Amino acid sequence: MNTNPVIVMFRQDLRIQDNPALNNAIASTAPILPLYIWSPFEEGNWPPGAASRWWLHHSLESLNRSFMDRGGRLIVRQGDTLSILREIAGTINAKSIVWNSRVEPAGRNTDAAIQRSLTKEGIEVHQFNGSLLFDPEQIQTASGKPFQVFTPFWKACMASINSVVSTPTPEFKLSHFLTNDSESIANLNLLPNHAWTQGLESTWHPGETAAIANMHTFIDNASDSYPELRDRPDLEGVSRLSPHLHFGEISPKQIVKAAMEHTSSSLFPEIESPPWAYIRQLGWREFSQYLLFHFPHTQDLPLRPEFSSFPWETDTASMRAWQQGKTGYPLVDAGMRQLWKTGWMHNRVRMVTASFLVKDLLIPWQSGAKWFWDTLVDADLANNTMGWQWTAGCGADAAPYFRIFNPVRQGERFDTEGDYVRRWVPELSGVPSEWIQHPWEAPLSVLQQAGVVLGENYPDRIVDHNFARNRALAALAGMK
DNA sequence: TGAAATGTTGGGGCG
DNA sequence: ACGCCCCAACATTTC
Repeated sequence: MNTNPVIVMFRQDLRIQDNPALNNAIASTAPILPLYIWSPFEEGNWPPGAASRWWLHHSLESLNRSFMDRGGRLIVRQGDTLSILREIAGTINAKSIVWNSRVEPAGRNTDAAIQRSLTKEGIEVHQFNGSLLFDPEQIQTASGKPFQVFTPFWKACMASINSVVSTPTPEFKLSHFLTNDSESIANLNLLPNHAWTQGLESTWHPGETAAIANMHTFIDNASDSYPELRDRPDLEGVSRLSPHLHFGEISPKQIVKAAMEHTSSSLFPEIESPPWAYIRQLGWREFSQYLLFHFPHTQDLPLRPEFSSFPWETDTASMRAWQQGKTGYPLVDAGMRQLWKTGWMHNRVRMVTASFLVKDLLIPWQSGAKWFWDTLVDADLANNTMGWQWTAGCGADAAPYFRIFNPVRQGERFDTEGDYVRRWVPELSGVPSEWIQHPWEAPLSVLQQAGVVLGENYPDRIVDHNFARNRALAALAGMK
């Protein structure tokens, strides 16, 4: 029996359950050292943003509690990953290190280099897939190339969806501290020192326990109505599991398993009806991870190279109005303020606000991606990249160049009574539903009654959508 | 996972 | 009874 300890390195897999690297270590029966290394400088252009760091702090606390319950603790360090692994392996005489792999280009390069070095030095390294339903290299077109269109990609995935298995983690103990050389999580300085996080604290519960509870609450209570409600930012129709998924507090395999076991109809409980519409959205997540794996440059550059020559604007005043939710378009402003207050935005509204930045203001999608990166608690390089490139029209399976969201029309369709706007743009809360998505067209008496003075307590529109739409169409058509 | 412009159809009002 | 207009509803095309 091998008594040399094994190091389990955690990154975006901050959970105990269905954790392939951890399961492998448990199965080896060797003593386990759970380790987290904070090394943002190894993330290239995309070190975690402020909202993400806030979440990470609490998620690490949660993971540490899980290990303390099992008689040990999470060892936390910061610095150069390879040096720290070398040092700890030397100290505790570990001959084996395991972790779950990532799709982020910088992370993958770092991991590959670390694996090469450690292997040369006589330390066994194993990487596992802990964050995806399918290995990105296994899904390909008939000609052996990566898919670039969602529907055929997802069809290929669904052909083997029944082979997706989530593996519960057996009970285990950390019998003793192999080393006590750990920093405190607080020392990582992940929390910002201003009051901005109050909204995050009242909205979210990071950590594996909450992730699993939220998953069951959603699947049991809301997944049946998901197809009807998923586009409604004014209602509680979506799972809000994205930050849990990003940090790996729960795996997509666990969600698929729970969804497949869900029996939807109380009238016909014998009929199993998995919530396919919801599982399909996990498919979009899977697709984004797959795309970043196969096209790593898309984190910074358009997948379709002709977009490199697009005549983007650099209007800092417009950018600032967008960030602050002061564009004069109620749905756009509501979304941007929800983002700032809670670190999250409904996906329908992400599309609308992104389309507004890219197509109405002609600001580069990368600028929007950076803002989302810093403010979203679910900031995920693959999801963020795909979403922005999709909206801009320069990505895989992208919106055609002429597809431009009308923020008023979207508001009328998906925030039918204006309740979402009222919640996040309180200065418009007295405006009747008929006018709330386009208050500039409301009769003056209506605005007076609502206490709204455009240009004073709610901004005038920073651009006319009809004008902006035609400008974008001309610019985008001219590019071809 | 769009929206506007344009075309078509059919019912109702009305002279 | 008939023709005409209007317009809502739906379909098609265009950007």
